Amino acid sequence: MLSPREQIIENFGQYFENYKLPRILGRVYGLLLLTDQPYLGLDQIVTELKVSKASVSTVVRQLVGFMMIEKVTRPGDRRDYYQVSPKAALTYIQNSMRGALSFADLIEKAAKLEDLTPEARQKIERIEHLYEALAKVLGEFFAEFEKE
Amino acid sequence: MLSPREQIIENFGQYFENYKLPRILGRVYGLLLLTDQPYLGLDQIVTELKVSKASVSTVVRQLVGFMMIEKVTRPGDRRDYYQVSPKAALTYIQNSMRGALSFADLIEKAAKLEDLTPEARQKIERIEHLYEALAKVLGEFFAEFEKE
DNA sequence: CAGTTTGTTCAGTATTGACTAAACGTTACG
DNA sequence: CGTAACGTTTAGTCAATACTGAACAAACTG
Repeated sequence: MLSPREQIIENFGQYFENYKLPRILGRVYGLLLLTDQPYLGLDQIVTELKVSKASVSTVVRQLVGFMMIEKVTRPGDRRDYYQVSPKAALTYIQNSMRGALSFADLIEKAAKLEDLTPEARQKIERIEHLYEALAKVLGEFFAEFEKE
Repeated sequence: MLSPREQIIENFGQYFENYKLPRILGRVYGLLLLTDQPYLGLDQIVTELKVSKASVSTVVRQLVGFMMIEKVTRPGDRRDYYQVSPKAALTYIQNSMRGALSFADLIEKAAKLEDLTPEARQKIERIEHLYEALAKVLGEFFAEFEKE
């Protein structure tokens, strides 16, 4: 039986799995979010999540790449530690929104096709405008939040 | 070599593949978006995309489920036709935003954990507020657009 | 320099799931 | 009825990839 905390960590794993990321990646993120400690070392993550060091090593690199967590080092300590930074969450949301908006690029490319019938063109342009409006709203939202 | 149109259809396939959906699903959506015809039958899709009828059958069902396309039937014609409706695009965007926001549910559940240290709690609540604000902005955006 | 600690890389395994061909069920029509 | 047209379901194949154990590289320690 899983503790509530473990269950939620598991849920984080499942969530990210839906977005084509390794389940362990989500679990590591969840663990770092829920931990009492300011940051965790690789071996702590390994024992806590009962996964291989190899997995944590690769997954942690991805998370840093996505700017969802940060690496923390300490003088006189060779080990690497990891934490979710407050800014990380904002970056993550921005990334996922950017992902959704990248659909707009596709639509735009489609709208540039030459041999479209007027009906098809109209259909596509409506979608184009919808995404433009959404991009505008989201842009304003992030501009607002980044100020803080 | 692919024609520009075929290339874009392929790009739609790749896009949806990133979101853990079958590539053929994206290609069918792209085809329906770019077609000259008002709607296409199953066999037309099969020959156009060079895929099996079985694939198109299952994928089209999913697309209808996601409300990204609509089934069209005609009296005296047993065949099923499919089209992307103008509203479909809005629904699709709403769905993908909902997906992103479902992350907020996880955060919320995490915030409800009892044995959190104040630091951890603060970290989580900041993310919670961020998502609340985002949900609000998106809600207003969709309310605006649905009026039209 | 040996030995230890830390993290990465690599090969192998196992699972998942996209896609297909073929069989099937259903409805129309002569 | 028999046959044809249409769509769904199912069993099977193949490719992608998450995860692991083990070998490895690099950095510190006595």
